[in-house]
Order: sequence, then structure tokens, then C-alpha cells
Amino acid sequence: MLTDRQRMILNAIVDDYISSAEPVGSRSISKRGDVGYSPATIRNEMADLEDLGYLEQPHTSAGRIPSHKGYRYYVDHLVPWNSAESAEMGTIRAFFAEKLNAMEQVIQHAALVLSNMTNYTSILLGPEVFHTSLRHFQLLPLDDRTAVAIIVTSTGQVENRTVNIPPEVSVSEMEKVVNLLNSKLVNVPLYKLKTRLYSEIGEEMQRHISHYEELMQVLDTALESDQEQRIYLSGATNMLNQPEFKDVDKVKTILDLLEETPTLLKMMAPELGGTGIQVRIGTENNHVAFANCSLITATYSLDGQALGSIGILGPTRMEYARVMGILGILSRDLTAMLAHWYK
Amino acid sequence: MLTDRQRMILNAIVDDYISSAEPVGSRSISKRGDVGYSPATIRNEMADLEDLGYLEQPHTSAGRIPSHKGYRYYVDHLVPWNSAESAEMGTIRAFFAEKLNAMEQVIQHAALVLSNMTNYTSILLGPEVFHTSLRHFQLLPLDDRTAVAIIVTSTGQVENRTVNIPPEVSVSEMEKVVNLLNSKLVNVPLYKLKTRLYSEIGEEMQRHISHYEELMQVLDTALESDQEQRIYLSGATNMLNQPEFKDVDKVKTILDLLEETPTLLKMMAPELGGTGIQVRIGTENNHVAFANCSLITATYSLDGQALGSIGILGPTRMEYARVMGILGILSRDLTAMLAHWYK
DNA sequence: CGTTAGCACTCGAAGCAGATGAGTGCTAAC
DNA sequence: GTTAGCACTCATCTGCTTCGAGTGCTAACG
Repeated sequence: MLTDRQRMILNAIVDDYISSAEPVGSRSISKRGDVGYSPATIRNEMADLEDLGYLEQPHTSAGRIPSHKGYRYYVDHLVPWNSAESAEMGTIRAFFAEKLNAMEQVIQHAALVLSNMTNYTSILLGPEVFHTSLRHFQLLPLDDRTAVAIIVTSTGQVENRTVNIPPEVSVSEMEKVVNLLNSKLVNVPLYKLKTRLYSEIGEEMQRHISHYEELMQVLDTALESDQEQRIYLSGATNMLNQPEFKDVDKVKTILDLLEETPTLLKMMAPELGGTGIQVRIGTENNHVAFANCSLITATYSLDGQALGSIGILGPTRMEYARVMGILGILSRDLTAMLAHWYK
Repeated sequence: MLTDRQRMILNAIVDDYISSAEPVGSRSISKRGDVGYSPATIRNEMADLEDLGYLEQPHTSAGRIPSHKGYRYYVDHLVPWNSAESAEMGTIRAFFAEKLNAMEQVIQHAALVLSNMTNYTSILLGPEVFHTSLRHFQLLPLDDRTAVAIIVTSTGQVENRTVNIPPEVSVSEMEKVVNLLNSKLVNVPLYKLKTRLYSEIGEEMQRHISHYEELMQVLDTALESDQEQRIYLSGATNMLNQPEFKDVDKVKTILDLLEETPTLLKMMAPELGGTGIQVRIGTENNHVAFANCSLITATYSLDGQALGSIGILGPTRMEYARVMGILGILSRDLTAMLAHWYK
């Protein structure tokens, strides 16, 4: 719908604004050289672009800045898509070179690397409990009344929970039960554990075990899956580097939001059909506090099914191209790594 | 060294400044009522206090604000010591009412409660590895090449580490070793584990076990104690509420420092002889960035030996009385809880 | 002699006026 | 279709003034 020249100018404006954070005027676009027109011509086009809603003017005699619609167009049509062989590649690959074992560590480290590379805030969502399964279950007695329930998942995570053991239950009985669980529940997805516990094992347990009720209660709390999905944040204070957040109040509302796990979860939850890289600009994140922020997310997956997501939060004036490139590489590599993990 | 009246006035000034964050003038002190003198008299005393170094003037015709020395005097001699039965007590006790099991959870929760109650930043240092001992050791095989080493400590913490098992070592051998470890190393302090491993068990193992070298290597990484002591931060963004930190740059350096674990460790490390509540004002924290901050810390202990510490970081203009009261109560209760924990 | 009233003085904060200049929109010429 | 020229706008900067909170000093008071 836009002419080539309009696209070119819009592109130049967004680029300029991204790096300068100042409204950009017709003269500075003209001087850049890559748009070979005089300021006047550019002014005309800018006026048109403003009418079409791609640009905004903070006030009459200031330069133009991209509107949300402008950013959207930029992201959808103009981003220089140099995902191929970027300089970033090296850093990311180097990060994978360190041998890291448990999935959790990988994710945590990735968050750090991301925020350092981009100077924005990175948000990583751990592999969903949804798709991980039980690899091993164990009860370690601490004393005669308490024990630690240990759940090892297929991604190598180890979760533990302290449980109270009712006095009536004997150690040998506990052992029997644990063996039963390990033989029957291994490879069952975590979120199905509790239902399977009742449906498949209940009957058998009732036959062999006294104090069925009490034991079930213990197991129930033991298998309580760590509902709060792991979220890893890194570089939250990078927000403070951005000139648009030099107002403490604004930044405070954002940082406060970042401490609320549920909000983050909602934001980061992988879109249903959404594969590839998603960009949500300004109000597209459904939160007023993020009106001046953009969130770029990608998912990593196994067998084509999204397992978790990685994201970068920054100002709407964000280095979309670079960040999208980095996220693309990282999500691909994470996916590859997962596949390898499962052999 | 100060006269009663000077003390009274200093106290009034600090109190006023703590709640208003504005330089306080002679008139406002006089109007408060609790100092029954005219502004002129108070002015004279203020001039003296300034000469003595307890007060400062931001500029000639502004009110006075307490100097570091003034805060120090206030904290040492003037803080209304109402630790007895404060309203805070309820909140803290309520927090302990929830039954919480593992030490780790308790600490984490305490950090949250502290920052919420005070509106400052809370920093908690977990129980030192130094004084916790091994309660149980376990190796869970994941597949034929890897296993999870699980260490349960006397404080109920569960640490886990993934280790690679050399192909030459058989499962039954591993079991033998684990049993040996459990029979010999339980109740040994964590930091002594590795030396004990070599001194006491090495010999015996060499007799019964083939592939001694390889196994030792596995155990060595498995017992590697989680060097980085656990630090729990809460309410870091509360810093942004303080008017003295409305300048983004200042707050950024502080928040950045708070993300550096080593720095925090150094700051929070329990003082050697120091028992009770410690207050470090401004530059007494050895960090320029904390020049405008005060850190109040207390320790919790077992058998008279400090295990960890709890602290509140806020502006030098801080509600010392309240915070010190809260920290006092909480540290006492944590200590009591620990004693109970060990029975 | 300690306390207080009075007063001149200081100095930052707030408000205002004019200058500056980046940037625009429009018109007319190329 | 493009561009040069020009009048116009408006945020920002600067210097100036005013205002007032607060001081220090002196002298008077009980």
C-alpha cells in the first residue's frame, strides 16, 4: 500500500529513532545519503505517512517519531532479516560450548547471556511441566516423622519437597509404595501424575497396604507439581539505561510488574498457533505499564511442540532487527539442544 | 558530651528528617511542642551541633540535616528502644504460624515479609554451609552414564548435582560406596566432607572397590559444596520509593550492586564478634554507591554461633527505631526456630 | 546569664520574558 | 515530480526577578 519511497523513508526514520531516541527531522534523513531526496520532498512524504498513521509528532515543530502502527509495519515488512550469519552467532555458540547439564542451568545461563548481549531485559520461561515426565521418584527419610520427596524429571530437573509422615505408617510400607510408584509411574507426564496415582495405583495399593488413606495423603503432597513455572529474569535494571525511562515512576511500575510471576507468565505463555518470532508492540501487551515497551518472544520446542519461551523486553524504540536475529538463533539452538537431550 | 537539650534537639531533627526527607528548620522544631524553646534558641543549639559535626547544611539558608556522625549518635544513644511489645510482633509471629518446613523456604519467606513490612530492601543470608552437616547422601541413576547426587543437609536443604559416571564403574559398586558414605559421613559438617572423604574412607574404599580413581573423581564433584551461599533479596525496587533516589543514575548503581552476589556477601557476612544489631551508616558500608544508604543487620544463630544474617538496606534517612525493632524480633524468632529445629 | 524578639542577609526554587533554532507547511519556481 | 525559499511554530535555553524559608547576629528582656 505504501510506495517504495515511503517505505524507504519510514525505514530511515525508524532506524534513526531507534539509535537516537530523538524525534527525527526531514533534514537529517536527507543528509543520511541512503534516501536521495531533498528535505522538502521528504517532508511531503512524512506528512503523508503521518496522515496514514505511521508517524507521529510530539508537537508541531518537532521531528517525527514512529507510531505503534509504524513500528508494526517496520517489524512486519522492513526489518533487515540478516538472521543468517551474524556476529552474534559466535557469542551464542560459545555459550553452548560450556558443558551444562541440567536444563535449569542452561535456561538460567541463557537468560544472562541474552540480557548481556542485548542490554535489554530478558525473560525466559522454563520447559513446561506440561511436557516433562517423571524419571525417578524417591523418598528419603529425614527422621521418624519427616522425609524428603525427590522427583527427577526427564529434563534433568530435580524437585524436592518435605513431607510429614503419619506415625502409623512404617518404613517398610513406604518402601513398598515407592517401588510401586517407580514401576508404574515412570515416563508419565508430570501433570498427569496425581490422577494416575489414583486411577492406576490406588486399587493395587489398597490391597497390599494398610493405612491407605494416610499414605495417599502423603503422596498427594509429595507429587504436588511445582505449579509456579520457573521464570528466569535477567538484566531487569537495564531498563534504567533507556532514556525513555529516566522517570523513576514509570520505571518503578515496570520493575514492579516484572516481579509478579503471574503477569510474566501470562505475557510469556507461548501463543497457541504462534511459531517463530513474535513481536508485541506497546499496547499490544495487554498492560498499560508496558505501553512504551515492546516484547519480542520466541519459543523453543520438542517434536514441534512448544516447551517454553524466551523473550526480550525493551522500549518500543528497540533494535528489532538485532534482537530478532539473536532470539531466532538462540531458540533454534535451544531446540536443537533439547532434541539432542532426549536423544 | 552533649547537653540534654542538644540531645533533645538532635533527636527531634533526625526524627523530623526521617519522616519528611526535607532539611528541617528551627521553626518547625520549635512548633513540634516536645522541645519547649523558641526558634532562636534552637538555632543557636543547631549552630553548635553543626560545629560539633552532628548536623549539616545543604546550603546556607536551608534547614539542617543530620550528618553521618549525627545518625550514628542517634542510633547509638537516642533510638527509642521499644523492642518489647510492638505492633510489628503480630505480623512476624503470624508469619511463623504458617507451617514451613525446609529452612530455605523459611528464609525466602522471611525476606518477603521483611521487605513488605518495612518498605525497604531486605537481604537475607542463608544458614552457612559452615555449620550445617550431612544428613543423607544419595545417588540416583538417570541413565547408564549419568546420575543425580543428592545431598540432604541438617537444615533440611536439598542440594543436587548431576554427575557423569565412568563406564567402568558398575551399579553395585556405586551402591556399595553410597552405603559406605552414609555410614561414615553422616553428621560431618559440609565443608569437611571432601577432606574426610579422603582421610577416613579412602583407605577402606581402596580395599573393596576396583576403579578407585574414577570413583573418587565422581564423588569429588558430587560433594562439591554449593559455594555460593544463598542470598535472598526482596523488595529491591522499594529503593525507588525513596525521594533521595529519584535520580535514575544513582538508583541504577545501587540496583546493579544488589545483583552482585559477592558484594552482598561481603556486606552481609556476620561480623566476627558482633552480636546483636549492627548499623552501618553511609560510607561505613565500604562502597561509594552506598554512601547514601544505611544497612541494618542482625544475625541468627545456633548455640551462640552465628549461622546467617538478615538485613535491611534503606536510605541513611531510615526509620532506624522501627527497623531495628523488627530485625531484633525476627532474629530472635529465627534463632528460636533453629534451636527447635535441631531439637 | 540564659532566652527570645527582631532584623538584615543568603540563596535555592519558581516564575517569566526573550532569544534560539530545529523543524514544519506552503507556495512558487525549476 | 522535485526542490528552493520563506514564514511560522514551539520546545528549550538563558538570564532575570521575585519569593520565602531559614539563618546569624545583636540587642533587649526576665
